[in-house]
Amino acid sequence: MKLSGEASERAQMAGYDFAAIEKKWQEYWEKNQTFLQPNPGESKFSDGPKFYVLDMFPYPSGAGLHVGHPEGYTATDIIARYKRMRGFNVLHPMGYDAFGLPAEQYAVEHGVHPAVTTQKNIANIERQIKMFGFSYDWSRRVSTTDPEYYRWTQWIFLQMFNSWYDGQADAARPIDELIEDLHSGDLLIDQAGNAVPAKEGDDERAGQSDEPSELPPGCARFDQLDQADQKKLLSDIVRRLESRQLYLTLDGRPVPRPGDDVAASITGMQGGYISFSELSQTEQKQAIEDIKAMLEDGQLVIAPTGQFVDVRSTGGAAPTAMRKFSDLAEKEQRQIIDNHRLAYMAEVPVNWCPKLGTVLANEEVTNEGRSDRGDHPVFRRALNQWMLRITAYSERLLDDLSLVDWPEPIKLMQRNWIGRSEGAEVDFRLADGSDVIRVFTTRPDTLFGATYMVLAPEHPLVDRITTSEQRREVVAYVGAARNKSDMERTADTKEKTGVFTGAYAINPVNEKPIPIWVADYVLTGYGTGAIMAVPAHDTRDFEFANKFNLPIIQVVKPPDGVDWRGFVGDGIAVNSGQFDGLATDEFIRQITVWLEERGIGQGQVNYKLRDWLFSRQRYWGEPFPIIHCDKCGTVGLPEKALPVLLPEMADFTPASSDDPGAPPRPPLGKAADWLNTKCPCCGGPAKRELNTMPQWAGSCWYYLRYLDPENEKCFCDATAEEYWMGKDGADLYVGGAEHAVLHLLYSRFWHKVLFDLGHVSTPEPFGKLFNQGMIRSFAYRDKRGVYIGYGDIDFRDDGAYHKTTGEKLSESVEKMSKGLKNVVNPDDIIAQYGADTFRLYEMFMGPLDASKPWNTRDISGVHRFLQRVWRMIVGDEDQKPLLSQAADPAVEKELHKLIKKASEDIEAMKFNTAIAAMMEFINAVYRAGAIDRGQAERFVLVLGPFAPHVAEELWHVLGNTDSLAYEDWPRFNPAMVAESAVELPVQINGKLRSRINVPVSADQEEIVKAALDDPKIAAALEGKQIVKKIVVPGKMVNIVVK
RNA sequence: GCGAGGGUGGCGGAAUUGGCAGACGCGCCAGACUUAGGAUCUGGUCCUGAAAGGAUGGGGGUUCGAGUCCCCCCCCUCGCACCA
Repeated sequence: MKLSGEASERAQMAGYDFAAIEKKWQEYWEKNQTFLQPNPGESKFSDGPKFYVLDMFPYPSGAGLHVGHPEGYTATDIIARYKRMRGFNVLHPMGYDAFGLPAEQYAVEHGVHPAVTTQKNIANIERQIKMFGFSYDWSRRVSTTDPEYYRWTQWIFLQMFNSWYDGQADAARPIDELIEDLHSGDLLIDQAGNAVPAKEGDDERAGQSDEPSELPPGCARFDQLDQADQKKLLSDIVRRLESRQLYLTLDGRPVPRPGDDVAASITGMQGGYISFSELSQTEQKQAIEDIKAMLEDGQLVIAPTGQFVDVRSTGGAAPTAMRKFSDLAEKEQRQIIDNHRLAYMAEVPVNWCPKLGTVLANEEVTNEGRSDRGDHPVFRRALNQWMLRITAYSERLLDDLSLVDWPEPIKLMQRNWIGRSEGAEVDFRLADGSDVIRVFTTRPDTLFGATYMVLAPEHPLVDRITTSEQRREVVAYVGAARNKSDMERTADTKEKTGVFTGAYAINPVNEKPIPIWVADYVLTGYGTGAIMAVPAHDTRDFEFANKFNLPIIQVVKPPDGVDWRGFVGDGIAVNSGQFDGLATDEFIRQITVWLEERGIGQGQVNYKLRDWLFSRQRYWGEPFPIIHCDKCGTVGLPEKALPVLLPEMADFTPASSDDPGAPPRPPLGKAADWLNTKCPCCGGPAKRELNTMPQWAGSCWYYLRYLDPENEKCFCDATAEEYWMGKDGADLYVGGAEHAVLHLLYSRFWHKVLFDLGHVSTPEPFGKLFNQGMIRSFAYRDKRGVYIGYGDIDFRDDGAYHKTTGEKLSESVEKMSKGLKNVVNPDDIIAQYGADTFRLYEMFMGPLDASKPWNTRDISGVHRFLQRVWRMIVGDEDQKPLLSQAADPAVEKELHKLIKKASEDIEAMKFNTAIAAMMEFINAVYRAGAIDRGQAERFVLVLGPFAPHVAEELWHVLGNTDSLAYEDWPRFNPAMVAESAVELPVQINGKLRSRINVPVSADQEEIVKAALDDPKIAAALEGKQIVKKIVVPGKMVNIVVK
């Protein structure tokens, strides 16, 4: 056997020295910039198809990587390396999502600046990532905490601040265009403060003040009251304004307002409300004067309950009064515009954690209603916060799921999260005629079965309609509900609670009075915060009615044999007047029209999705590019003022408190030099926004910055964006399913905003998504249930035993966590076996999308495989290489089969079976005892994406001088793969009896003849009658006998 | 409770459209080479058995033929959780 000089020299050396090989090739790749991928237009760029393969952005935690992270990274790296060999330009970047609460909390606790901690963590995680030999283009690395990165995060925020959602165009548009349309009169302002297209006849109405209409039945005019009652009423109104039971509309009318943002946005009111307490003292005085005037001129009248009633909103008819924008005061104009922005401020109920001094996202709050970090109590509280109008995109976020190739469960989770439901809104008059209750229902066909109504405890009508006899009970119930967190309210889901208000409403389909209750099983945030209860056909209403002895009337006839009580499915209408006999879906169609004709209801679509609470009272996040000016209001900074840098601070600790009512004091408030600035509009003194953005912000668009990370003029150059994003966005996005909803939904939302505004060219960011499964590991417990670390365990024959006590331990598969003492550190594994073995093991464990247990004991299998590969080509002290001059035809055939299988499996992300095929090939070579150089080279190329270091080394041993990274992927010859003869199983009545060898070309008759001639078959058929002969070509023969 | 996914040897897992169940690896057994073997190479390894049989969570069905399709039940994982 003859080998090249280098190879024979190596053949003398000891075995597979992975540590040296891996160090050598990682240095080679870095020095030669092997994986630098130029952009179109750059000098070294060569034309070709593109492939953008993306990993989910890691958060550089202090704990570093665990063995779960590199699973996805290895998969994408195999794909990236494979696609390069297939001639693609491959974009394969990595970066860090480095803002966020953990780094800041650590920094606070240890007295180090979060930037320092973050830097250290990034250095560590990057060291770890580089150990695996991934082929990232490190020149594209980004970090969200880098001012040159967050400058563009701020820029995108400004894009949202400076645009609004145009329902007509069904797209975001620049806010300037809204202002233009408002000034020109193409858009008018409706009563809720929404900009709506002007229609025929609006012009006459617009700008007119409403004539005080006739007194509603039972009501009195203000001037009919005596002075004492007048005074009492006025002070009562003021009290309710101050306690936020009442708000002011933009034109100064006092209105009750549903408890939060959602009700407002869902019922079509875009938050056009002013909280009385936010007005200055003079403004408050003026507001009270205005209300007094409205009372005096009869716009507000007095209902029998003693409450005031706005005659304009009585009767439930949709308000039609339109106003011209140009008629409004400047302040009101500004408010209307601000309330249309995609990024807007609103007072919303939030998770407030006084100990951490910040609001928290729902996912940062545990099921027990405590903070994820630090386990501090969290309270529900209304605060004025930045919001992003993701709800405007509900329908598109839903529809465009059809454009992407994502796992069906992820799409389903997104659909559920958006939570679209179709139904109708129906108005129920109060029995005293003083107002209406609007409800949302998906089953308007069950209206005849509505025997009572329920208001959420926060519903604004509760206070107004409660009778004096019931007041004490209702006040107590509402108070108790308010003090409970959402968690507590839903925790005891078994028992329904509620109280009767004493008031009645009229069921509009049959004019029957039905009682109105208050109960916390009705949520403020969904629909209108009020329901019609149909106990016969709704499980919750059924439970409630049973508990409180409310009437239950059947209106749907279920299929035969099914009890109608509590039947929630579709059926045939009964007890429903003229609608009797209709099937559910037809009934819904007809009654919706019926309701619309009478002006008491209309078809309506509801979403569970809420607008995105976008501010945090923390230091370690992106500052908002926003200035607050007394004169000009909330002002977005001009682009040239970006980035707004985080101020250097000695004390970035947020104000911590045990008092849930204490005002939020964001840490940025302590940076006096920084927060006082000049208004970019008027040049007067102004203050900066003190909140920072939440952690999700930076990760919403990082995949775009990778495309052009150094660009100083733009978040991303259009040419680069168009080339890399192509038609469908990123070609492959791999990450854990824990980001199924939030990250992926938020990114899609930002992307769509950028798309609407013309900054990106695809409607969706991630064309294909793949979720890797979770890697868990074995955890061991002793009798007491105490977890025992691997170091204290003696593993022998039949189980795990405690090293010192000798006690047998129980084994279970768990998520890796410190507490369970089952964390496996990749550094240790790599030190012992090398990165190539690690990569191979993670891919060999099972299907990429399955969750599977880590078992260090199993690693030796793949490690042995690499040693066999090494010895096959290089040999070691004990064994000569199998490399020979003569090609073995059997090996050649196996090689073609391997190339075919590996190619198909990589494309399908079935890496475990691709590796199994490589093992089979090596086993075949050892059996044959020889492999020639050409065969060895092709094998090494196939191995390359999986175990790149050893593959590169062997590539060199075989006499090549360049990296194999851009070598052509080997091809297979289909003729070589095809077998000339096949062994077919022969069954009798489906039971395997024998096997026959036939040529592939054999036809059915020949196959049957061969089967019948087989001695075992012939014997088995003796005395039987053949009924049927079944031949599946290439698969099997089955003979059916009697 | 609702929705989704899954249950195959001692273990991780293979198995186009229904077509030889258990590829590949771990572990285990045997042999070879060895001063040695926790190295390496080769062979064996679902269960029971003499043969015949029996096996893919349990039960039923469709089919010449079912891990795969249909119905019922049990268990596990994930998501949502009073969403009207």
